[in-house]
Amino acid sequence: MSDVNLKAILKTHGLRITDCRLDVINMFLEKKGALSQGDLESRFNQYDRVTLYRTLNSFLDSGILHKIPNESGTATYGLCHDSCTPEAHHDNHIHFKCNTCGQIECLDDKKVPAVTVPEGYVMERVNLIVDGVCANCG
Amino acid sequence: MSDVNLKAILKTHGLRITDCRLDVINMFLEKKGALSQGDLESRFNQYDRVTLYRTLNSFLDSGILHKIPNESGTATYGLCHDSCTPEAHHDNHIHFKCNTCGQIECLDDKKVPAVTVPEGYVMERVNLIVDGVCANCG
DNA sequence: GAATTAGATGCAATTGAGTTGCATGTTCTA
DNA sequence: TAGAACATGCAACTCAATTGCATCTAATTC
Repeated sequence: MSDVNLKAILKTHGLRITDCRLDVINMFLEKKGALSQGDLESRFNQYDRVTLYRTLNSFLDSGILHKIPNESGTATYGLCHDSCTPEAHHDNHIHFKCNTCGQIECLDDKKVPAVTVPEGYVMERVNLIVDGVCANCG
Repeated sequence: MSDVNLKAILKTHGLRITDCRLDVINMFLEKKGALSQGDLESRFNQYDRVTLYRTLNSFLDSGILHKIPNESGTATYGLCHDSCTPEAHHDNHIHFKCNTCGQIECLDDKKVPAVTVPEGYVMERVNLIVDGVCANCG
């Protein structure tokens, strides 16, 4: 994505424009999938690991990224859709986790089926994680 | 659950009968929800924290428990249904996580709707996590 | 455009979850 | 009931993530 557009994303989310943020958000846009702090650290050795953690957290707080639930103990993040705000993440993603290569993909074109919760419960967000073998590994 | 039945669960899963395992599995049966190592540690201070970790892992390996994906970085576990084996967890749970009290419940009577994955993908397991406010906190 | 200031970064130290090695203790089998 | 296999406790360790603090930089104001 062009540099101008990357900056616009930061601006509309109330964040200052810095090299680290531009690089990180660009990597998410290129990847079209989930990334962890470790992935960023491997690619951007010019930034301190703490800076990358803080970058991810600022993106999380401002609604640029969302956290993807997983079983591994390492946080992974995916890009939010335009409709997200810091208060509410509207995109009810389907995520696919490959048990062979470990990659997590966002299946944006797959819709999450309707789900209901029992009486007395309030549903805020639905996370659907499918695991198995991805097209590359199968 | 009676002591005899607890022991039967361990036996059928090929595990030795120990006090720690009986206490832990009983807590899961009483709770009917998800637990973490920390939950066990708070309740059973007679067991070492490492022992509780190893107990959870042996239950995971033998198919008594499954890990519930979450965003917190702390592993949480839930009881498997009878149909589970160490190799394949068949119970496609709906889990509900309350954002107020933090508890994770297994909504066993709610079925996970049918999900499809794109061409070339192999689906092994489906995890559906709904978050919001539970009946106690609402 | 330079001064100001709130916010961002880097580094060191710290927390917390989870694991590993090893000696000792306990369960199960024969 | 003796032996082997496994479970436990303790200490040390790894790894992900956070915090404090000094320094630096982006945005604002004049």
